[in-house]
Amino acid sequence: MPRVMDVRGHVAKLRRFWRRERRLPAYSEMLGLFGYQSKNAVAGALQKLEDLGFLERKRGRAVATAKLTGSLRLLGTVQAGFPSPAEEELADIMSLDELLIRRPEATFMLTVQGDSMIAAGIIPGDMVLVEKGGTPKIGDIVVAQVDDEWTLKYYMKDREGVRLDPANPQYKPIRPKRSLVIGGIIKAVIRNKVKLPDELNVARGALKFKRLVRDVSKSPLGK
Amino acid sequence: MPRVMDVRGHVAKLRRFWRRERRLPAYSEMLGLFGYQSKNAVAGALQKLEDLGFLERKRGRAVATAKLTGSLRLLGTVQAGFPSPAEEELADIMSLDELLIRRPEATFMLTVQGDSMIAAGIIPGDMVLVEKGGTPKIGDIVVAQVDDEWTLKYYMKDREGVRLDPANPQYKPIRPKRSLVIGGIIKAVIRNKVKLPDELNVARGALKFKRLVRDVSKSPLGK
DNA sequence: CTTGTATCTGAACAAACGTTCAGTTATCGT
DNA sequence: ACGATAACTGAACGTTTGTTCAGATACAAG
Repeated sequence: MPRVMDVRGHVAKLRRFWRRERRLPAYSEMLGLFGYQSKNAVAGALQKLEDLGFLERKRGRAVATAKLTGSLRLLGTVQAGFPSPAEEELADIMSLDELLIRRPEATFMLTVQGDSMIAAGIIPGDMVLVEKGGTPKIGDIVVAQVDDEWTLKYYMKDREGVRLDPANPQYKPIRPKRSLVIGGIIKAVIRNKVKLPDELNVARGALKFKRLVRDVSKSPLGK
Repeated sequence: MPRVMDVRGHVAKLRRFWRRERRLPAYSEMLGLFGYQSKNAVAGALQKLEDLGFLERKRGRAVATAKLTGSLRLLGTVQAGFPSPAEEELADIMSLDELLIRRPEATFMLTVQGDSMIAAGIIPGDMVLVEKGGTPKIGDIVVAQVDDEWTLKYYMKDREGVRLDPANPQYKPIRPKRSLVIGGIIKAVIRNKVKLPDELNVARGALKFKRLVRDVSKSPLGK
Protein backbone atom coordinates (compact mmCIF):
# COMPACT_ATOMS: atom_id res chain seq x y z
CA MET A 1 0.00 0.00 0.00
CA PRO A 2 2.52 2.65 0.99
CA ARG A 3 5.71 3.38 -0.83
CA VAL A 4 8.79 1.29 -0.07
CA MET A 5 12.13 2.28 1.32
CA ASP A 6 15.30 1.62 -0.67
CA VAL A 7 16.92 -0.44 2.06
CA ARG A 8 19.33 -2.17 -0.31
CA GLY A 9 20.51 1.18 -1.59
CA HIS A 10 20.99 2.47 1.93
CA VAL A 11 23.09 -0.54 2.87
CA ALA A 12 25.27 -0.11 -0.21
CA LYS A 13 25.78 3.57 0.59
CA LEU A 14 26.64 2.83 4.20
CA ARG A 15 29.13 0.19 3.10
CA ARG A 16 30.87 2.61 0.78
CA PHE A 17 30.89 5.24 3.49
CA TRP A 18 32.38 2.82 6.00
CA ARG A 19 35.08 1.81 3.55
CA ARG A 20 36.04 5.41 2.97
CA GLU A 21 35.79 6.66 6.55
CA ARG A 22 35.94 3.61 8.81
CA ARG A 23 32.92 4.96 10.69
CA LEU A 24 29.17 5.42 10.37
CA PRO A 25 27.84 8.78 9.24
CA ALA A 26 25.92 10.94 11.68
CA TYR A 27 22.23 11.64 11.11
CA SER A 28 23.02 14.96 9.49
CA GLU A 29 25.39 13.25 7.09
CA MET A 30 22.88 10.56 6.29
CA LEU A 31 20.48 13.26 5.19
CA GLY A 32 22.67 13.93 2.18
CA LEU A 33 23.80 10.34 1.83
CA PHE A 34 20.30 8.89 1.63
CA GLY A 35 18.71 11.91 0.02
CA TYR A 36 16.31 12.75 2.84
CA GLN A 37 15.08 16.13 4.02
CA SER A 38 14.18 15.14 7.55
CA LYS A 39 16.16 13.51 10.29
CA ASN A 40 13.10 11.53 11.20
CA ALA A 41 13.33 9.77 7.86
CA VAL A 42 16.87 8.80 8.78
CA ALA A 43 15.68 7.47 12.10
CA GLY A 44 13.11 5.31 10.33
CA ALA A 45 15.69 3.95 7.95
CA LEU A 46 18.10 3.16 10.78
CA GLN A 47 15.34 1.36 12.67
CA LYS A 48 14.76 -0.84 9.66
CA LEU A 49 18.47 -1.49 9.23
CA GLU A 50 18.66 -2.46 12.88
CA ASP A 51 15.78 -4.92 12.48
CA LEU A 52 17.64 -6.47 9.56
CA GLY A 53 20.79 -6.87 11.64
CA PHE A 54 23.02 -4.35 9.91
CA LEU A 55 23.22 -2.09 12.95
CA GLU A 56 22.97 -2.09 16.70
CA ARG A 57 22.20 0.82 18.99
CA LYS A 58 24.65 1.57 21.71
CA ARG A 59 24.47 4.68 23.88
CA GLY A 60 21.94 6.19 21.53
CA ARG A 61 24.23 5.76 18.61
CA ALA A 62 24.26 3.36 15.69
CA VAL A 63 27.05 0.79 15.65
CA ALA A 64 27.83 -1.18 12.54
CA THR A 65 27.71 -4.96 12.78
CA ALA A 66 29.88 -7.39 10.85
CA LYS A 67 26.97 -7.85 8.47
CA LEU A 68 27.50 -4.27 7.39
CA THR A 69 31.25 -3.87 7.58
CA GLY A 70 32.38 -7.43 6.90
CA SER A 71 34.01 -7.91 3.55
CA LEU A 72 33.36 -11.56 2.91
CA ARG A 73 30.24 -13.30 1.76
CA LEU A 74 30.25 -16.91 2.85
CA LEU A 75 28.86 -19.36 0.35
CA GLY A 76 28.77 -23.13 0.38
CA THR A 77 31.12 -25.39 -1.49
CA VAL A 78 32.77 -25.08 -4.85
CA GLN A 79 30.50 -27.78 -6.21
CA ALA A 80 27.48 -25.74 -5.22
CA GLY A 81 28.89 -22.85 -7.20
CA PHE A 82 27.52 -19.34 -7.14
CA PRO A 83 23.97 -18.53 -6.18
CA SER A 84 21.82 -16.29 -8.30
CA PRO A 85 22.28 -12.56 -7.66
CA ALA A 86 19.03 -12.51 -5.68
CA GLU A 87 20.24 -15.24 -3.35
CA GLU A 88 23.61 -13.58 -2.90
CA GLU A 89 22.03 -11.11 -0.52
CA LEU A 90 21.19 -13.89 1.87
CA ALA A 91 24.75 -15.07 2.27
CA ASP A 92 26.30 -14.57 5.68
CA ILE A 93 28.79 -11.75 5.73
CA MET A 94 31.81 -12.09 7.92
CA SER A 95 35.19 -10.65 8.59
CA LEU A 96 38.25 -12.80 8.04
CA ASP A 97 39.69 -11.59 11.30
CA GLU A 98 36.74 -12.87 13.30
CA LEU A 99 36.79 -16.09 11.36
CA LEU A 100 40.45 -16.92 11.82
CA ILE A 101 41.72 -15.09 14.87
CA ARG A 102 40.56 -16.05 18.31
CA ARG A 103 43.18 -14.33 20.44
CA PRO A 104 44.23 -11.22 18.55
CA GLU A 105 46.61 -10.10 21.26
CA ALA A 106 48.59 -13.33 20.87
CA THR A 107 48.39 -13.87 17.13
CA PHE A 108 51.16 -13.02 14.69
CA MET A 109 51.72 -13.50 11.01
CA LEU A 110 54.95 -14.88 9.63
CA THR A 111 56.05 -15.54 6.07
CA VAL A 112 57.38 -19.00 5.23
CA GLN A 113 60.71 -19.02 3.44
CA GLY A 114 61.96 -22.58 3.37
CA ASP A 115 60.29 -25.62 1.86
CA SER A 116 60.58 -27.77 4.97
CA MET A 117 56.79 -28.09 5.30
CA ILE A 118 56.00 -28.45 1.64
CA ALA A 119 54.40 -31.88 1.96
CA ALA A 120 51.96 -30.36 4.47
CA GLY A 121 50.78 -27.99 1.78
CA ILE A 122 52.79 -25.05 3.11
CA ILE A 123 54.69 -23.48 0.24
CA PRO A 124 57.47 -20.88 0.43
CA GLY A 125 55.79 -17.50 0.37
CA ASP A 126 52.78 -18.71 2.31
CA MET A 127 51.83 -16.80 5.42
CA VAL A 128 51.08 -18.57 8.68
CA LEU A 129 49.02 -17.31 11.60
CA VAL A 130 50.85 -18.16 14.79
CA GLU A 131 49.20 -18.12 18.18
CA LYS A 132 51.54 -17.74 21.11
CA GLY A 133 51.13 -19.18 24.53
CA GLY A 134 49.20 -22.40 24.00
CA THR A 135 50.29 -25.96 24.62
CA PRO A 136 50.86 -27.79 21.33
CA LYS A 137 49.11 -31.07 20.72
CA ILE A 138 50.77 -33.91 18.84
CA GLY A 139 50.54 -33.26 15.14
CA ASP A 140 50.32 -29.49 15.51
CA ILE A 141 52.62 -27.43 13.38
CA VAL A 142 54.70 -25.16 15.57
CA VAL A 143 57.21 -22.37 15.21
CA ALA A 144 60.08 -23.62 17.31
CA GLN A 145 63.55 -22.42 18.21
CA VAL A 146 66.16 -25.15 18.46
CA ASP A 147 69.72 -24.00 19.12
CA ASP A 148 69.14 -20.38 18.04
CA GLU A 149 67.44 -21.48 14.84
CA TRP A 150 63.74 -20.80 14.19
CA THR A 151 61.86 -23.32 12.07
CA LEU A 152 58.44 -24.64 11.20
CA LYS A 153 57.90 -28.27 12.21
CA TYR A 154 55.37 -30.86 13.22
CA TYR A 155 55.26 -31.26 16.99
CA MET A 156 55.61 -35.00 17.74
CA LYS A 157 56.26 -37.23 20.74
CA ASP A 158 57.51 -40.81 21.09
CA ARG A 159 59.30 -43.00 23.66
CA GLU A 160 62.40 -40.85 23.43
CA GLY A 161 60.55 -37.59 23.97
CA VAL A 162 59.74 -34.58 21.85
CA ARG A 163 60.57 -34.77 18.16
CA LEU A 164 60.20 -32.04 15.55
CA ASP A 165 59.38 -33.44 12.13
CA PRO A 166 59.65 -31.60 8.86
CA ALA A 167 57.21 -32.32 6.05
CA ASN A 168 60.05 -32.76 3.61
CA PRO A 169 62.41 -35.77 3.59
CA GLN A 170 65.29 -33.56 2.54
CA TYR A 171 65.36 -32.37 6.11
CA LYS A 172 65.79 -34.60 9.14
CA PRO A 173 63.62 -34.79 12.24
CA ILE A 174 65.08 -32.82 15.09
CA ARG A 175 65.45 -33.92 18.68
CA PRO A 176 66.04 -30.98 20.97
CA LYS A 177 69.33 -31.49 22.86
CA ARG A 178 69.42 -28.61 25.23
CA SER A 179 67.02 -25.83 24.34
CA LEU A 180 63.57 -26.00 22.84
CA VAL A 181 61.39 -22.93 22.62
CA ILE A 182 57.89 -23.26 21.21
CA GLY A 183 57.18 -19.87 19.74
CA GLY A 184 53.62 -20.63 18.87
CA ILE A 185 51.16 -22.92 17.16
CA ILE A 186 50.10 -22.53 13.54
CA LYS A 187 46.38 -21.82 13.47
CA ALA A 188 45.93 -20.99 9.79
CA VAL A 189 47.78 -20.90 6.51
CA ILE A 190 47.17 -18.13 4.01
CA ARG A 191 48.30 -18.04 0.38
CA ASN A 192 47.94 -14.64 -1.18
CA LYS A 193 49.37 -15.07 -4.65
CA VAL A 194 47.69 -18.10 -6.12
CA LYS A 195 49.49 -19.06 -9.27
CA LEU A 196 50.45 -22.02 -11.37
CA PRO A 197 53.77 -22.99 -9.81
CA ASP A 198 56.75 -23.32 -12.11
CA GLU A 199 57.62 -26.66 -10.60
CA LEU A 200 54.59 -28.23 -12.18
CA ASN A 201 55.04 -26.58 -15.52
CA VAL A 202 58.51 -27.76 -16.50
CA ALA A 203 59.67 -31.33 -16.63
CA ARG A 204 62.70 -30.65 -14.46
CA GLY A 205 60.50 -29.34 -11.69
CA ALA A 206 58.06 -32.20 -12.01
CA LEU A 207 60.86 -34.76 -11.64
CA LYS A 208 62.25 -32.96 -8.63
CA PHE A 209 58.86 -32.89 -6.96
CA LYS A 210 58.27 -36.55 -7.80
CA ARG A 211 61.57 -37.58 -6.23
CA LEU A 212 60.85 -35.47 -3.20
CA VAL A 213 57.57 -37.12 -2.45
CA ARG A 214 58.74 -40.64 -3.16
CA ASP A 215 61.19 -40.23 -0.32
CA VAL A 216 58.39 -39.35 2.05
CA SER A 217 57.55 -43.02 2.59
CA LYS A 218 61.10 -43.73 3.77
CA SER A 219 61.12 -40.87 6.23
CA PRO A 220 59.96 -41.14 9.84
CA LEU A 221 56.77 -39.42 8.78
CA GLY A 222 55.84 -42.20 6.41
CA LYS A 223 56.10 -44.81 9.12
CA MET B 1 60.78 15.63 34.15
CA PRO B 2 57.00 15.36 34.28
CA ARG B 3 55.17 12.16 34.82
CA VAL B 4 54.43 9.87 31.90
CA MET B 5 51.17 8.69 30.46
CA ASP B 6 50.36 4.99 30.26
CA VAL B 7 49.83 4.99 26.51
CA ARG B 8 50.36 1.27 26.17
CA GLY B 9 47.72 0.60 28.79
CA HIS B 10 45.30 2.96 27.08
CA VAL B 11 45.77 1.19 23.76
CA ALA B 12 45.19 -2.19 25.36
CA LYS B 13 42.03 -0.93 27.03
CA LEU B 14 40.73 0.59 23.81
CA ARG B 15 41.42 -2.65 21.98
CA ARG B 16 39.48 -4.65 24.50
CA PHE B 17 36.65 -2.11 24.37
CA TRP B 18 36.56 -2.25 20.57
CA ARG B 19 36.45 -6.03 20.64
CA ARG B 20 33.50 -6.00 23.02
CA GLU B 21 31.54 -3.13 21.53
CA ARG B 22 32.79 -2.68 17.96
CA ARG B 23 33.07 1.06 18.61
CA LEU B 24 35.20 3.59 20.43
CA PRO B 25 34.08 4.80 23.85
CA ALA B 26 32.92 8.38 24.28
CA TYR B 27 34.92 10.79 26.41
CA SER B 28 32.66 10.17 29.36
CA GLU B 29 33.22 6.43 29.05
CA MET B 30 36.96 6.88 28.73
CA LEU B 31 36.94 8.64 32.06
CA GLY B 32 36.16 5.37 33.73
CA LEU B 33 38.09 3.27 31.27
CA PHE B 34 41.36 5.14 31.68
CA GLY B 35 40.79 6.11 35.29
CA TYR B 36 40.74 9.87 34.77
CA GLN B 37 38.72 12.52 36.58
CA SER B 38 38.75 15.15 33.88
CA LYS B 39 37.68 15.05 30.27
CA ASN B 40 40.67 17.18 29.44
CA ALA B 41 42.91 14.32 30.48
CA VAL B 42 41.06 12.15 28.00
CA ALA B 43 41.56 14.77 25.30
CA GLY B 44 45.29 14.75 25.99
CA ALA B 45 45.46 11.00 25.82
CA LEU B 46 43.54 10.92 22.57
CA GLN B 47 45.83 13.54 21.08
CA LYS B 48 48.78 11.35 21.89
CA LEU B 49 47.10 8.28 20.46
CA GLU B 50 46.37 10.23 17.30
CA ASP B 51 50.00 11.24 16.97
CA LEU B 52 50.97 7.60 17.28
CA GLY B 53 48.57 6.61 14.53
CA PHE B 54 46.01 4.70 16.56
CA LEU B 55 43.25 7.21 15.90
CA GLU B 56 42.08 9.81 13.46
CA ARG B 57 39.73 12.70 14.08
CA LYS B 58 36.73 13.00 11.85
CA ARG B 59 33.90 15.45 12.49
CA GLY B 60 35.26 16.14 15.93
CA ARG B 61 35.14 12.52 16.81
CA ALA B 62 37.82 9.88 17.22
CA VAL B 63 37.89 7.13 14.59
CA ALA B 64 39.89 3.97 15.15
CA THR B 65 42.53 3.08 12.59
CA ALA B 66 43.55 -0.41 11.56
CA LYS B 67 46.53 -0.03 13.89
CA LEU B 68 44.06 -0.04 16.77
CA THR B 69 41.39 -2.43 15.59
CA GLY B 70 43.48 -4.73 13.39
CA SER B 71 43.97 -8.14 14.86
CA LEU B 72 47.20 -9.21 13.24
CA ARG B 73 50.75 -8.27 14.00
CA LEU B 74 52.92 -8.67 10.93
CA LEU B 75 56.36 -10.03 11.58
CA GLY B 76 59.09 -11.10 9.20
CA THR B 77 59.90 -14.63 8.21
CA VAL B 78 59.81 -17.86 10.15
CA GLN B 79 63.60 -17.94 10.14
CA ALA B 80 63.68 -14.56 11.80
CA GLY B 81 61.48 -15.96 14.52
CA PHE B 82 59.80 -13.88 17.19
CA PRO B 83 61.11 -10.51 18.26
CA SER B 84 61.60 -9.65 21.88
CA PRO B 85 58.46 -8.46 23.66
CA ALA B 86 59.71 -4.88 23.47
CA GLU B 87 60.08 -5.06 19.70
CA GLU B 88 56.70 -6.68 19.28
CA GLU B 89 55.08 -3.31 19.80
CA LEU B 90 56.72 -2.00 16.66
CA ALA B 91 55.20 -4.61 14.39
CA ASP B 92 52.72 -3.35 11.84
CA ILE B 93 49.19 -4.23 12.75
CA MET B 94 46.78 -5.05 10.00
CA SER B 95 43.44 -6.56 9.32
CA LEU B 96 43.27 -9.73 7.27
CA ASP B 97 40.38 -8.27 5.31
CA GLU B 98 42.43 -5.31 4.14
CA LEU B 99 45.33 -7.57 3.39
CA LEU B 100 43.49 -10.11 1.28
CA ILE B 101 40.36 -8.48 -0.08
CA ARG B 102 40.57 -5.73 -2.65
CA ARG B 103 36.99 -5.68 -3.92
CA PRO B 104 34.80 -6.70 -0.99
CA GLU B 105 31.58 -6.29 -2.94
CA ALA B 106 32.79 -8.92 -5.43
CA THR B 107 34.58 -11.34 -3.12
CA PHE B 108 33.12 -14.61 -1.88
CA MET B 109 34.39 -17.50 0.13
CA LEU B 110 33.85 -21.11 -0.92
CA THR B 111 34.87 -24.35 0.72
CA VAL B 112 36.80 -26.86 -1.36
CA GLN B 113 35.39 -30.37 -1.29
CA GLY B 114 37.20 -32.41 -3.95
CA ASP B 115 40.90 -33.09 -4.28
CA SER B 116 41.17 -31.98 -7.90
CA MET B 117 43.61 -29.18 -7.03
CA ILE B 118 45.63 -31.08 -4.47
CA ALA B 119 48.94 -30.74 -6.32
CA ALA B 120 48.47 -26.97 -6.22
CA GLY B 121 48.43 -27.15 -2.44
CA ILE B 122 44.66 -26.83 -2.19
CA ILE B 123 43.36 -29.53 0.13
CA PRO B 124 39.75 -30.57 0.70
CA GLY B 125 38.39 -28.39 3.47
CA ASP B 126 40.44 -25.40 2.41
CA MET B 127 38.60 -22.16 1.82
CA VAL B 128 39.18 -20.09 -1.28
CA LEU B 129 38.55 -16.40 -1.76
CA VAL B 130 36.91 -15.89 -5.13
CA GLU B 131 36.72 -12.54 -6.86
CA LYS B 132 33.99 -12.20 -9.43
CA GLY B 133 34.08 -10.15 -12.57
CA GLY B 134 37.72 -10.12 -13.57
CA THR B 135 39.36 -11.59 -16.65
CA PRO B 136 41.44 -14.64 -15.77
CA LYS B 137 45.06 -14.78 -16.83
CA ILE B 138 46.68 -18.01 -17.95
CA GLY B 139 47.67 -20.00 -14.90
CA ASP B 140 45.01 -18.46 -12.67
CA ILE B 141 42.87 -20.85 -10.69
CA VAL B 142 39.23 -20.21 -11.47
CA VAL B 143 35.84 -21.39 -10.30
CA ALA B 144 34.20 -22.46 -13.55
CA GLN B 145 30.90 -23.95 -14.57
CA VAL B 146 31.14 -26.48 -17.39
CA ASP B 147 27.90 -28.23 -18.34
CA ASP B 148 26.08 -27.42 -15.08
CA GLU B 149 29.02 -28.58 -13.01
CA TRP B 150 31.04 -26.18 -10.85
CA THR B 151 34.73 -26.97 -10.37
CA LEU B 152 38.07 -25.51 -9.42
CA LYS B 153 40.62 -25.58 -12.24
CA TYR B 154 43.68 -23.93 -13.73
CA TYR B 155 42.69 -21.58 -16.53
CA MET B 156 44.87 -22.46 -19.55
CA LYS B 157 44.98 -21.69 -23.25
CA ASP B 158 46.62 -23.42 -26.23
CA ARG B 159 46.16 -23.70 -30.00
CA GLU B 160 42.82 -25.42 -29.53
CA GLY B 161 41.47 -22.76 -27.19
CA VAL B 162 40.60 -22.63 -23.52
CA ARG B 163 41.51 -25.63 -21.40
CA LEU B 164 40.72 -26.22 -17.75
CA ASP B 165 43.41 -28.23 -16.01
CA PRO B 166 43.08 -29.97 -12.67
CA ALA B 167 46.08 -30.24 -10.37
CA ASN B 168 45.50 -33.95 -9.96
CA PRO B 169 46.24 -36.53 -12.67
CA GLN B 170 43.26 -38.60 -11.52
CA TYR B 171 41.12 -36.02 -13.25
CA LYS B 172 41.36 -35.04 -16.88
CA PRO B 173 41.73 -31.59 -18.39
CA ILE B 174 38.42 -30.19 -19.59
CA ARG B 175 37.74 -28.50 -22.88
CA PRO B 176 34.48 -26.57 -22.80
CA LYS B 177 32.19 -27.84 -25.55
CA ARG B 178 29.23 -25.53 -25.38
CA SER B 179 29.06 -23.55 -22.17
CA LEU B 180 31.83 -22.11 -20.06
CA VAL B 181 31.07 -19.77 -17.18
CA ILE B 182 33.96 -18.30 -15.23
CA GLY B 183 32.50 -17.72 -11.79
CA GLY B 184 35.55 -15.97 -10.47
CA ILE B 185 39.28 -16.02 -9.91
CA ILE B 186 40.92 -17.48 -6.79
CA LYS B 187 42.73 -14.69 -5.01
CA ALA B 188 43.69 -16.47 -1.81
CA VAL B 189 43.63 -19.86 -0.14
CA ILE B 190 42.92 -20.20 3.56
CA ARG B 191 43.42 -23.28 5.70
CA ASN B 192 41.79 -23.02 9.06
CA LYS B 193 42.45 -26.39 10.67
CA VAL B 194 46.15 -27.07 10.33
CA LYS B 195 46.82 -30.66 11.25
CA LEU B 196 49.06 -33.57 10.47
CA PRO B 197 47.23 -35.21 7.57
CA ASP B 198 46.53 -38.91 7.85
CA GLU B 199 47.95 -39.50 4.39
CA LEU B 200 51.42 -38.75 5.63
CA ASN B 201 51.09 -40.78 8.76
CA VAL B 202 50.24 -44.20 7.37
CA ALA B 203 52.17 -46.07 4.74
CA ARG B 204 49.10 -46.63 2.62
CA GLY B 205 48.54 -42.92 2.40
CA ALA B 206 52.14 -42.22 1.63
CA LEU B 207 52.13 -44.70 -1.23
CA LYS B 208 48.93 -43.26 -2.59
CA PHE B 209 50.34 -39.75 -2.48
CA LYS B 210 53.58 -40.92 -4.08
CA ARG B 211 51.74 -42.55 -6.96
CA LEU B 212 49.57 -39.48 -7.38
CA VAL B 213 52.46 -37.14 -7.80
CA ARG B 214 54.49 -39.45 -10.03
CA ASP B 215 51.67 -39.25 -12.53
CA VAL B 216 51.88 -35.49 -12.58
CA SER B 217 54.81 -35.59 -15.00
CA LYS B 218 52.74 -37.57 -17.50
CA SER B 219 49.82 -35.20 -17.31
CA PRO B 220 49.40 -32.16 -19.54
CA LEU B 221 50.56 -30.04 -16.64
CA GLY B 222 53.93 -31.69 -16.53
CA LYS B 223 54.64 -30.96 -20.19
C1' DC C 1 -10.40 5.82 -8.41
C1' DT C 2 -10.17 5.50 -3.65
C1' DT C 3 -8.18 4.28 0.61
C1' DG C 4 -5.06 2.68 4.01
C1' DT C 5 -0.56 3.01 5.57
C1' DA C 6 4.29 3.19 5.61
C1' DT C 7 7.22 6.91 4.38
C1' DC C 8 8.72 11.28 4.87
C1' DT C 9 8.73 16.63 6.27
C1' DG C 10 9.72 20.24 9.50
C1' DA C 11 10.49 22.18 13.72
C1' DA C 12 11.44 22.01 18.54
C1' DC C 13 13.98 19.81 22.35
C1' DA C 14 16.87 17.82 25.99
C1' DA C 15 20.92 15.26 26.50
C1' DA C 16 25.47 14.27 25.41
C1' DC C 17 29.35 15.43 23.06
C1' DG C 18 34.07 17.30 22.64
C1' DT C 19 36.60 21.71 23.43
C1' DT C 20 38.65 25.21 26.11
C1' DC C 21 41.12 27.49 29.86
C1' DA C 22 43.05 28.62 34.21
C1' DG C 23 45.07 26.38 37.71
C1' DT C 24 47.06 22.19 40.39
C1' DT C 25 49.82 18.02 40.84
C1' DA C 26 53.24 14.70 40.41
C1' DT C 27 57.49 13.02 38.63
C1' DC C 28 61.68 12.83 35.83
C1' DG C 29 66.32 14.81 35.11
C1' DT C 30 69.82 17.37 37.01
C1' DA D 1 66.69 18.70 46.83
C1' DC D 2 64.81 21.27 43.40
C1' DG D 3 62.93 23.08 39.27
C1' DA D 4 60.93 22.43 34.74
C1' DT D 5 57.16 20.53 32.58
C1' DA D 6 54.00 17.10 30.99
C1' DA D 7 50.01 15.17 33.03
C1' DC D 8 45.96 16.05 35.10
C1' DT D 9 41.66 18.55 37.62
C1' DG D 10 37.38 20.99 37.44
C1' DA D 11 34.10 23.80 35.58
C1' DA D 12 31.97 26.28 31.90
C1' DC D 13 30.66 26.58 27.07
C1' DG D 14 28.88 26.16 22.34
C1' DT D 15 27.71 22.55 19.15
C1' DT D 16 25.88 18.55 17.50
C1' DT D 17 23.67 14.66 18.41
C1' DG D 18 19.52 11.66 18.19
C1' DT D 19 14.62 11.86 19.60
C1' DT D 20 9.92 13.28 19.37
C1' DC D 21 5.46 14.71 17.50
C1' DA D 22 1.98 16.48 14.58
C1' DG D 23 1.00 16.67 10.06
C1' DA D 24 1.81 16.10 4.85
C1' DT D 25 2.77 12.80 1.05
C1' DA D 26 2.98 9.24 -2.11
C1' DC D 27 2.29 4.62 -3.47
C1' DA D 28 0.38 -0.31 -3.65
C1' DA D 29 -3.68 -2.87 -3.08
C1' DG D 30 -8.47 -3.47 -3.62
